Amino acid sequence: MRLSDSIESFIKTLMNEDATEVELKRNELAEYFGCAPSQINYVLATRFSPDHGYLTESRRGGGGYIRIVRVVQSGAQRLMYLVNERIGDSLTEEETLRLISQLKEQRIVTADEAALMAAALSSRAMGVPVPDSLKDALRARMMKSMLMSIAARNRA
Amino acid sequence: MRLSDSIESFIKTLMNEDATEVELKRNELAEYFGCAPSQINYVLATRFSPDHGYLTESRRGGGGYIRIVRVVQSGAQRLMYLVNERIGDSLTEEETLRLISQLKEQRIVTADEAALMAAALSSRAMGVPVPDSLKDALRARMMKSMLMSIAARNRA
DNA sequence: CAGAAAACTGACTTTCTTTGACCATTTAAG
DNA sequence: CTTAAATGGTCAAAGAAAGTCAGTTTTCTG
Repeated sequence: MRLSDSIESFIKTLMNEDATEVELKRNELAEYFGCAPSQINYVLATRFSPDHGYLTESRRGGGGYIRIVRVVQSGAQRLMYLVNERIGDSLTEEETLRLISQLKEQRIVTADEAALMAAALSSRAMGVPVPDSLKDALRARMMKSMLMSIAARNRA
Repeated sequence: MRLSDSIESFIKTLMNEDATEVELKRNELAEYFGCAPSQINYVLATRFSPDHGYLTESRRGGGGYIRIVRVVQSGAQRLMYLVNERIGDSLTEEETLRLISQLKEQRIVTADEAALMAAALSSRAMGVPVPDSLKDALRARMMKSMLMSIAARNRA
């Protein structure tokens, strides 16, 4: 297993159940995992970003710390944010898959729905001679369309 | 025997019996068979494509992997195959909607899934300057891709 | 056998991870 | 107040896989 994955799950374990917040010392954690301290920042950036539903604060100097807060947000809120702000008028395949997997992880969509969306928007499915820029525009539109459909279902 | 065939059966052996999923390292496998790593991609593309009933995911970088998932065949899925035959390489919006509603009526897909598919493929979602013929080709591909995903649903 | 299709390879690309050197901020001592 | 110590942050570069694609070789087929 990758170091980053280990650190990620370690942090998530610390935060599990009720706690929505965890505080840690970058250097201690790095020492514990025997890695460069900056590795911790990498994990934060790639697994605990706002897109992943987390916020982080920190302080330097003596008694410094890193605090990670899991943002609780209703599914509908999250979906609306994605539709109205996050997704503009272009989405690459990578972005699309990342977003979908985040929605799944946050249990806003089911695994089946996630798979369905990914299937629709994968470049394999779109393997038709259209320039990438148009594919990205199409993806953005379809993604929003599907997310709104899901939002509507949740309300029902 | 051809190399590709050997690799194919090797992978299928790994996946035999109960396992519907196998994870491997491209470079290791290539080394084992004494071939170029890209040969593995060739085998995946020609023998483990969605058309063949498999889905693949992968990650690059340290600790990278390739995962192959076999889509389990069951009653509803055989229907999917029929449907796949019927959908050629072009689908108008009307045909699409008709198909979706048939699938829903036959309870092959849920209402939610039907809505999701319709949302993805509606002309509104696809309202991007692409000629209709291409849109229809895209629809066909995406529809098949989504149906494939639904067929894969409920896998262990 | 000739042409087409399939198999194969290698060079190049892209993505993800890990590290280290250097920078910035905060607190504690002098 | 000044300076040193203690933290955390940034960024670029190296390393570790996997992906792509054009071109070559092999195999099939009429």
